[in-house]
Amino acid sequence: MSVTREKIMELGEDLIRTRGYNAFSYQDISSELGIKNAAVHYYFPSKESLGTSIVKTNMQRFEEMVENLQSRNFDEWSQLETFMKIYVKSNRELKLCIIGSLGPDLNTLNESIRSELKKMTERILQWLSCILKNGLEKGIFSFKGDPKDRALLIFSNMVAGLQLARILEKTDFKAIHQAILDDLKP
Amino acid sequence: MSVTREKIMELGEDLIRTRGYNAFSYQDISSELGIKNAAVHYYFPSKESLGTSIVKTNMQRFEEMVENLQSRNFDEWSQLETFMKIYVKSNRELKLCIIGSLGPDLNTLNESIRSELKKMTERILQWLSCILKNGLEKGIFSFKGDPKDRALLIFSNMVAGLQLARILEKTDFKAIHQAILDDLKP
DNA sequence: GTCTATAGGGGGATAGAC
DNA sequence: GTCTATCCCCCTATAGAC
Repeated sequence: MSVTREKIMELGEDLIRTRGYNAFSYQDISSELGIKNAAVHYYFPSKESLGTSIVKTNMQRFEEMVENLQSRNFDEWSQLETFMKIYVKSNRELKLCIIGSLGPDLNTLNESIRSELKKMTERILQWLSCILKNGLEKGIFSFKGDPKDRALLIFSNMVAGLQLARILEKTDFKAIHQAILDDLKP
Repeated sequence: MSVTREKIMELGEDLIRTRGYNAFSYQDISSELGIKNAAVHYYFPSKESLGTSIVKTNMQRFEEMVENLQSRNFDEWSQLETFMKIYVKSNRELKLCIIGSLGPDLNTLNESIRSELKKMTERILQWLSCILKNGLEKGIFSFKGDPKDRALLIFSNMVAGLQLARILEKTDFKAIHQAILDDLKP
């Protein structure tokens, strides 16, 4: 795998998460990397192909995290905390998550990006539901209602938590982070 | 106040909430209204001025709702439900809220839009905290932790709830809506 | 108020040389 | 792989006529 290709994807992801999909250009990437616009097109013929690759890579990273957590036999608390740490880090870096960045642009995205975005969102919610369900059955967690609904609530806290913290110019994501955990305590 | 001006603002708001700030143009508005690009510039010299006016109007609508609720002496449950109905309606129309639409574009917005967006976000959270605090003291609501943190959690549920429902192609905002209310029940 | 016309810039993308 | 050069389109914005 080419180093330039990886740098383009990394930079593209940063730009999406800080400025938004429709606000960044191939020029932003090429000038930052000290190459020309055409060189970026060599690796990613279209912006759509770049966007799709970025979302796919994000989903792969998520799957790797999940596998890692399972192989180490982490309990549900630790699994949830590990996942939430990703968002704490994003908040520190003043970046949104991919889903919260691309979601508002949904109606302007090509079908391939849309489809990957939906797949990733479903996958995260499915995993989160599962963690919550298992934790509830073991008595590790306590909450009202269906695990699926709870997963949606918690995930929306993380997604919009990053957006609101950035608007408010606060790194008070810890308030959300801590409140979610406190709510789940038996 | 000019009718054309009002139509421009209405259409601009729709475009922001369905396609995003950086994805709509004066042409989108002028062609829809059957006028020319230059006519839109007559009312709003710059896109920044249009965006700022739209956010200000949104905040005014919110203030009117708050005053209306207070003058009718609605209890905290009814006040919260009225507020949440705005989001249920947005979800039905497949639109995001202004804050969830503009938030991800924050770093590309001019200072005047940014400042209005921050003001509006702070105002909503302040109002929501107040409702929650009063409801808690009266025993109408029940929740753990600080009312301010709870307001941030609930508001982020609404903001990202709209985004996620649209990605998932579901109108399952009702799950979030109901779960929030159930959580607050004593 | 709305128009025509246009300035001036940036965007995504491609052909073909090296 | 990376370059130069270029196409063609859309964007925001303005001048000046009606």
